Amino acid sequence: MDRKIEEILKRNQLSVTSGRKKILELFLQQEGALAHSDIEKRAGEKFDRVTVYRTLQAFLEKGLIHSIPTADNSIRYALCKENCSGGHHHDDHVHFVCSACGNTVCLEGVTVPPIHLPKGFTAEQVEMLVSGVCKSCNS
Amino acid sequence: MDRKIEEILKRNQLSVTSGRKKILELFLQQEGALAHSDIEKRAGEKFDRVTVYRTLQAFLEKGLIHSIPTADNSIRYALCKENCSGGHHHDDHVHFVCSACGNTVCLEGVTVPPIHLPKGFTAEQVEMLVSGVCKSCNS
DNA sequence: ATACAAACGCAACATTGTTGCAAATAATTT
DNA sequence: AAATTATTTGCAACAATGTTGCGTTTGTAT
Ligand SMILES: [Mn+2]
Ligand SMILES: [Mn+2]
Ligand SMILES: [Zn+2]
Ligand SMILES: [Zn+2]
Repeated sequence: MDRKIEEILKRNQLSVTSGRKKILELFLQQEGALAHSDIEKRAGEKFDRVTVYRTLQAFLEKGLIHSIPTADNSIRYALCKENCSGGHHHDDHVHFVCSACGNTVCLEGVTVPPIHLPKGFTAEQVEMLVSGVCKSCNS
Repeated sequence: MDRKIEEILKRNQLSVTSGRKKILELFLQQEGALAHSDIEKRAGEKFDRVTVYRTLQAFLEKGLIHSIPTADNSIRYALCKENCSGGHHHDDHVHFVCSACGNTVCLEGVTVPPIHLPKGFTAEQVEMLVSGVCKSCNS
């Protein structure tokens, strides 16, 4: 596990430090997305808030994670499963926020449908965010 | 104009005050969505920050405006064109953020396509956010 | 005009995000 | 392995954003 984490960091040209290892570990353990505040809490008092910000920033830039816009003004982050590197993300999947448990998950299997824009508009990126009740809360 | 504004407020069971009139006026003048900070700036020094928060809250609850999630952690608000009342919003249209001018607009004509979720998930609301270059920035 | 209810401004506070810099740590070279 | 170099970290100080309680002001209804 520790080996795997170091390997991921190196593959993404990130020097391996204890902070980055810890945060990456949280993402690997976690099914679903994490907000900045989640990470701060779960990482314990061990790391400075600023370090968390900078680590997420670095992970984002290297394409290790992607951000998920939410309606409550708190961006969530999730590991990129696909080959997103160098800031070029191509995870065109739908994101789901459960109103019961609050979890946010990537629905890797559900791709964002093509959208037809009015004349004059050109699309660069499309985000689709579905809210509702998740699988485990429904059963 | 002033008459129209008062009429809208009354129709939504909101007592008409100078703050609410001013903020509603901003929304009516503005083509596109406004963030909290936009409103604070454009309303001048006349109104307290707290009042802006509470006014937006009230407008939201009455279904006068709806919120638009963005990727940069700053919710934007736009007038509801359709009949959204009592918090029941049914504006199933796509939102567009221009990466050139920064404007966010409601594409009233473009409806969010139906989405097929995995077994066990039930959808309550679907948000679709497209970023790219808008009409006026493209010409 | 009066009485009642609602909204406002202010203050005080909590949370969230940003920046510069010196010390600590990691990577690279000798 | 030790020294050099590059990067990351924690701290401090700050800015921006959001929340709450409360007395005063303003709007609404009688
Ligand atoms: Mn995702
Ligand atoms: Mn809209
Ligand atoms: Zn759930
Ligand atoms: Zn534009």
